[in-house]
Amino acid sequence: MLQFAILGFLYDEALHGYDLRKRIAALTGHIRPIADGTLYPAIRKLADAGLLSRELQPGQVAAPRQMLSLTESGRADLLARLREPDELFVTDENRWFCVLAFLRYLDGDPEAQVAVLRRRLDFLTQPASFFYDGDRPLRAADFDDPFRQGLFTIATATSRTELRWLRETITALGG
Amino acid sequence: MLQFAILGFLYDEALHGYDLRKRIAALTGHIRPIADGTLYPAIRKLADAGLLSRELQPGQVAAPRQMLSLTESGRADLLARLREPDELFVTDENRWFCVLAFLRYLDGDPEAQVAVLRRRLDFLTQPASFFYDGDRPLRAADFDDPFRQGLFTIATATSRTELRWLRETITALGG
DNA sequence: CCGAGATACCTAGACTTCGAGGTATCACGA
DNA sequence: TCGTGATACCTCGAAGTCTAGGTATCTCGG
Repeated sequence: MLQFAILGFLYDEALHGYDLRKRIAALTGHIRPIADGTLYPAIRKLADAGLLSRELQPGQVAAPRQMLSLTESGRADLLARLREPDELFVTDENRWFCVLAFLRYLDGDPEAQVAVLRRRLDFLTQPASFFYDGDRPLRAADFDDPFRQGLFTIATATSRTELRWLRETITALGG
Repeated sequence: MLQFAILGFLYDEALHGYDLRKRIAALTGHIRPIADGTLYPAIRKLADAGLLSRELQPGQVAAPRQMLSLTESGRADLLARLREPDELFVTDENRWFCVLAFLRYLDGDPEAQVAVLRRRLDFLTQPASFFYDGDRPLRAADFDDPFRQGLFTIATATSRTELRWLRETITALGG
């Protein structure tokens, strides 16, 4: 998953690890920044496999960096993964859905249920940069290719549906 | 995640491992059955922690089973997790979205792009038992509590949005 | 010039899950 | 009665990620 994302982000441009980390964090609306201890070993692994090359640069802004760029085989690997993403259809680990599946067991305590829904609402309404370009709300048309447009459309629709349901349900439960 | 799901499924009724496996598989439309080598160690761990008890039964259908039931502390643990699901808000690993984010890089080969979308379409349109009770399509009203109703509503809306987008885009790309 | 903060990279141990194997029980048909 | 298939549980090694630490560089304000 992470290695796939790293290859994807490097396809267009060379980046160093810290930038890559910011890209990945921005993708998820800065909600789930990947940990250093996860990212750098993944980079090293890709480098060891010959999929990307590292070039040490003297520090311009701060500490010296390693510019990362895809090798030819890294490029080929990404394209191959895009062509045959069999395993990528499967995993969709949505822990919040797991909470919803069992939240009825707090039935003696509707206030606790409402509190959980309210925290979810707060979480979803904090500005997620996936939906914004700075302060400007994004639209599907802001993306150049139909695939990111679809991604945006699906994510937006899901978010809207959940927000509407959350607000209705919080009201219905007397919150 | 898995341990959470196990506790949730056992809250209402005692089950043995094999049934639990089927419940979890059914939840995901039999698309992602949990592996034995994942499930049984998780059960053992919960048992060691005193959250569930195991009672050996002689084999009625086949091999002898261990009936699993929540202990009082298992019950308390689930309710506590439901009350404070902080970490549960975060992880949402959607590998398919990762594919969509980068699928534009197959731009020299629209047929390969369409093939990927078509496989996704096949995957989404195979009967997922999460949306069906046997052959009968489920509705939100089939669930007793608002939380599973919401889960169903959100999942359905997401699925519908994606299906519409997939069909439109496959057509637009000349597939 | 000195400390704080941002930048940049790294290690180590733990946890969860996966996959590929193994063993044993029972029912049922050929 | 003998195999096959479904049921039921288990072990082990590999892989990916997380958390919690650590080190070093550079800028900038006081």
